[in-house]
Amino acid sequence: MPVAVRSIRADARRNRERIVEAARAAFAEHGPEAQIDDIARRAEVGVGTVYRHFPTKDALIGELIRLKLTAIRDRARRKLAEGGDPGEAFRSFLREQADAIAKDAAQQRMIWAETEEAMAQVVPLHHEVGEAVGELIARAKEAGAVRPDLEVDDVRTLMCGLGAIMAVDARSVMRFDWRRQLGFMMDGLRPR
Amino acid sequence: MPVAVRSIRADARRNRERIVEAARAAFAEHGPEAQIDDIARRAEVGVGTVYRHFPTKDALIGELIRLKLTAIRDRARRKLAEGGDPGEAFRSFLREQADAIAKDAAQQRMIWAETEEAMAQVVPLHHEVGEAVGELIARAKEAGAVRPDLEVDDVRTLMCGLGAIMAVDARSVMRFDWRRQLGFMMDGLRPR
Amino acid sequence: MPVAVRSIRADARRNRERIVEAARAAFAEHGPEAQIDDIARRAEVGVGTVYRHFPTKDALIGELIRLKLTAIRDRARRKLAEGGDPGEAFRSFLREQADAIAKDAAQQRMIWAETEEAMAQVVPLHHEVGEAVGELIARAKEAGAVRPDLEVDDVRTLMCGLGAIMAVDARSVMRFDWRRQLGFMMDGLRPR
Amino acid sequence: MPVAVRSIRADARRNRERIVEAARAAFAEHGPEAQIDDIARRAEVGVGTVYRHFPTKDALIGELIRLKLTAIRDRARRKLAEGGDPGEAFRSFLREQADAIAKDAAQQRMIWAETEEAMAQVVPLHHEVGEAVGELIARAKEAGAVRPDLEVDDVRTLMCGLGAIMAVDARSVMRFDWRRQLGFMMDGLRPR
DNA sequence: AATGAATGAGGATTCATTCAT
DNA sequence: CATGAATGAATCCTCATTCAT
Repeated sequence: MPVAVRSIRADARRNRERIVEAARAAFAEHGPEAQIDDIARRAEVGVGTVYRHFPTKDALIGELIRLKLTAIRDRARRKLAEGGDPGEAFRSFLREQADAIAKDAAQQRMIWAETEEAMAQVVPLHHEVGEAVGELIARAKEAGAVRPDLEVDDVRTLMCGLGAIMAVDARSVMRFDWRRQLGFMMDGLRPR
Repeated sequence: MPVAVRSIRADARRNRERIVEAARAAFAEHGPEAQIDDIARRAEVGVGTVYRHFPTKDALIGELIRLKLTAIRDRARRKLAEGGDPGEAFRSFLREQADAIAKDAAQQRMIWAETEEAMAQVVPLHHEVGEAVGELIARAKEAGAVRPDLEVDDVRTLMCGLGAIMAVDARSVMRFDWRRQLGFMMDGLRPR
Repeated sequence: MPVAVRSIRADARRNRERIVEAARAAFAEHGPEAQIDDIARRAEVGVGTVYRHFPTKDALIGELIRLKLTAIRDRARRKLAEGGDPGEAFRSFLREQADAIAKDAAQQRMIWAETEEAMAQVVPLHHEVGEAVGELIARAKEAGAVRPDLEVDDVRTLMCGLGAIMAVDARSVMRFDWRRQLGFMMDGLRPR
Repeated sequence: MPVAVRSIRADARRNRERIVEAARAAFAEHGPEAQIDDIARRAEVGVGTVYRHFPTKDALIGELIRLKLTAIRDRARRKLAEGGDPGEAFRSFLREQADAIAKDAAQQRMIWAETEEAMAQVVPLHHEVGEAVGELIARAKEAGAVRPDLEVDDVRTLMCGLGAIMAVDARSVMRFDWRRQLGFMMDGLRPR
């Protein structure tokens, strides 16, 4: 009876998705302080349901990180697959990734919720991201489109800083223009 | 009588300083989660004394921000007063400021504790920082040492991002090299 | 058709038995805090199935008590049926019963899970136990093997205390030697 | 200003005593499940105050155990100091101790709340109890008033069993007569 | 009948802030 | 002025029980 099995799963999966979506919204709004009860309320499920799907707050955060990393990896792979000018591929990856972060407040603040425990869940994904972005960089270097000393971790660092800037801007305690900042950085990454 | 009054004031001032120092240490260690009780313990005073000097946690945070901004303003003014090559003045200001942040974990994490209430206390100081740094930038532009579209807020943004990077690095969930990042940025700020 | 019906019933009965066995294990390990989810897991059935057989936790506990009382009653009846020296029959009943409790951690801790609701289910059994043990005592008294003022409830009380001692010993917060204690008690039950 | 110091302490001490008394009542009524919130309510203090005096539930339980052991030790020492017939000293100690337990439902149920953590707090007291009761036994043995193989732990075990019996009786799921039981035990502890 | 997902009241603990001494 | 005890709302998590599939 695959139908029965599936229908149960469909229900549970829908809840799971709602929870993840609610968590994203809650973390976007409150940062690491986001409360499980609030997430449950937003998802319109009981707290118990949240805990059934994610045994601890950290596990839920881990899932959000997983989704974030998956998106980054996929974006990088897409750029690799599309081919075209390697410099433009790299630069548009940066731009699009920055845009994606800008649209997702949760992602901006997620880094502050990251714990060793949550990160441990995503070690393999982390490597995959590193590989894809590394290849993007390698090609751009070969084409002379970026400085030869650029490394994967520099991009990670860049994105982290950008996310932090957006997050602070969003909290509206200070006005920061991340687009200008990204522009300067991209200029800084040019060869010479 | 005046002696007694003075000695009391001296005592109070000393307490105030101890509290601020303790707060810095506590925020350095725990970030925005730092607890008033912990700060009082570190300062070796009662919680009540902390609250006498700073009516809310936010007010205490405000004081830390004030100290931070004062230091930035003074550094910028010093650079202005020293004169010399405007490009080098600007660049060494950036470098020294980054170093200062790197040495002060509390400062790195402070931005996340900033609230509108805490920021409201330091509006005038903020302007002073803007003026001093603005002048530094203006002179550097005039000398052709930085791109002509650079603005004060870009430097603020840069420093914020840098602080965030250092803080994440310090939390050891990820390794980020802020010196390389600053290098790229400074390259990006060059004219052309 | 009857085959199908039977096979379903056989299935259900087997489930019921597994649940009871799992409950015994769980209560043995965790005492009254044992959780229904854990019992279901041990029995390899869903929680719903546990609730189908036992509408509340109390009902399940009631069943365990029932089994315990049934065993006591049967042991007493066996001793009565075996005949032989009445004093030895009584004493060996005590010894064997104590051994049985010692071997069954669930039984030791069960008394703490007993509620009026759970006990209400087993009133008749309770009487049967009383009758059988009462007869054992009566015969022993007649033979002059136990003090004439001994009552059924004294034996119940004795067993309860012994079980409690074993349970505390098993929780390893204190070391208690129930065998010595039983020895003293049996000496205390002698006539004169 | 010892007055000021004392007056603060007097206040706090009074609260502490109220909390302990409330805890005793709560554990008497609900056993290990007693809730801190309920204890706070009974003591007419906020939950935070309970936690200020006892950092965990275990610590509070530890205090109750400490009081219990202190009382036992003092009772035993008093008997030793009073001198008189050693057999009567020992027997009256048992009787009085049993009476004390009977009057304190919290004490009856306390043993079930004992954790290794809570017990660790009272190791020295435990030894003191052992010494005092050991001496009581030694004198009684010398006078030929108790069986020569009796040990301190046997008395501990006896008291534990008695407490358990009283507790079950108090929960009214079963009627147990601890006085009769104690009588049998005391007969069993006689020499020969 | 069986399953296991969902529920949500309840319980231990924390921490900014107040207030009696 | 200083102290630190007291407060209690807030937060994470558990678990007996219900219910849709």
